[in-house]
Amino acid sequence: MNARDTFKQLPHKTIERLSQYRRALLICLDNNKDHIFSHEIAKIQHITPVQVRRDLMLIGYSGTLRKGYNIKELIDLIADIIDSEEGIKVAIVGMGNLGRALINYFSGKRHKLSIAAGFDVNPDKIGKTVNGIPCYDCKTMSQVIQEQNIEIGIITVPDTQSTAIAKKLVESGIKGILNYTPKPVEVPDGVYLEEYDMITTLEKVAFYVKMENERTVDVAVKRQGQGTAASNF
Amino acid sequence: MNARDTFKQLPHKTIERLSQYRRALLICLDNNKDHIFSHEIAKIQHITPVQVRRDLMLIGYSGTLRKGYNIKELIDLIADIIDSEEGIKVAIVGMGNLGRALINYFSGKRHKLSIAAGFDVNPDKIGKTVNGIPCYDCKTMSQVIQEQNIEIGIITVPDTQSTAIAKKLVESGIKGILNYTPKPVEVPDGVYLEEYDMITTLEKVAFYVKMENERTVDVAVKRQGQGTAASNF
DNA sequence: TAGTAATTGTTAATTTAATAACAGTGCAAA
DNA sequence: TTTGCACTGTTATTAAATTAACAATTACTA
Repeated sequence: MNARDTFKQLPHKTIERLSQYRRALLICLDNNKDHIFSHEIAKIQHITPVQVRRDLMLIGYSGTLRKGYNIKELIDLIADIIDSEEGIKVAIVGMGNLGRALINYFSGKRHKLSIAAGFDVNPDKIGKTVNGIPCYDCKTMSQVIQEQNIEIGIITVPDTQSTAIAKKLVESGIKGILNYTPKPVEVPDGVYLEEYDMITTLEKVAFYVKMENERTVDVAVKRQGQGTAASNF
Repeated sequence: MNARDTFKQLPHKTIERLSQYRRALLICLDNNKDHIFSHEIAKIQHITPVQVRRDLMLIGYSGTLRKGYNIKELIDLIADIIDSEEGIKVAIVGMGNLGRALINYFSGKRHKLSIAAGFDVNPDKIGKTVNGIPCYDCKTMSQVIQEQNIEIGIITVPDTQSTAIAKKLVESGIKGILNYTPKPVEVPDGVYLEEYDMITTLEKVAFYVKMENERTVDVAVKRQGQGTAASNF
């Protein structure tokens, strides 16, 4: 089995972390650092140093004892693994606030991943550019995607439209969809789908805040109880 | 152990799914459905029916054989578990595209979770409202958060500011932070932190698209090889 | 009424992910 | 030169999450 096949079997979580390591490493590089220890990376990412070393072991990268990992080398290796050599083009469907936020996030950023087009139905937006990215009419979606060989679509339309947009993206030959609407979409086999729902994330935070609040109250009550009991003596 | 304590020990993933189930269920309710089967929920969420039944088992909800789950009851039970009775207030720090996108996502939505304030440093934004949410000066953050008893902060500022904002939120007494900038922040024990990085998610999609592309090529090469071999006979 | 199909609820098994344990190594200080 | 410390790299263990297996129940059909 060659290196490329090994990478195919990397755990999903490792893939995510590699992307995050790279971002942290690029910042370190900007700060003229040339080596980094596993515990430094770990601190930034809120994980353990062992986790970091294990991930790097999986991709076959070795550091130097007592010196750590060479930042530049590691960045390049991560790029070899997660980036596509030829580059991959991305389209954003829905140039509302979220779509524009994503474009701004990406603009001026490195890597082999570029946002090539935006789509919208609003005539005020069609024909204009956002941060250099042209906005096309949704009606021309298939044509633009095929002509420009765009492989990934990000859905940032109102959730009433998400199903229809996903269908259209698939028909246009898209290979991967990232759906940011709270309504799940369906795709056929062979199209990679990732859904992310901001409301769920916020509700999760709220749940654990609630738990912490109740725990704090419980502890207080318990202390109170103990105190009372103790005062009986 | 009472019911509340049981809920504390629910798997993290189950918490996330409960939030998603609820959203799907609310849509079904709007469509005048009153019961739903585990396989129907599963289909919507791209998971297995067993997973759904297991989650519902964990929260102690029973359906009716051959009739499924009562949608209204289930929605109420999920609300009991994940919502805070008194409600929880949320602040958004950074009223750029992403901050405004989040406000629009939430506005008009149900539940005990409300966005109470936005913050920004831009004088053009301060004093205005977005979808009914007032935007305050970042300088008044601590005061507003304490006065209004806001417990959760969402960070949507440029990533150069994320560290400073997180610090300020913690100092203001916030209990949970949701960081949408690509730069991880630090919080002390007792503050729940959730980080979400859109770039990582997109890079992950790109990775699996790349893998699929390579697989397809491999299969084609293999077929080609087989064909040639066969033609030797 | 007996048989069959569809569905839930639960325990068991498996898979995936994270953590712990520890051997190995090189540098620095005694 | 030796001892101890601070790292890496790897295997072993544990924990979390998912999936499989299957008993139990009900409705429907012949």
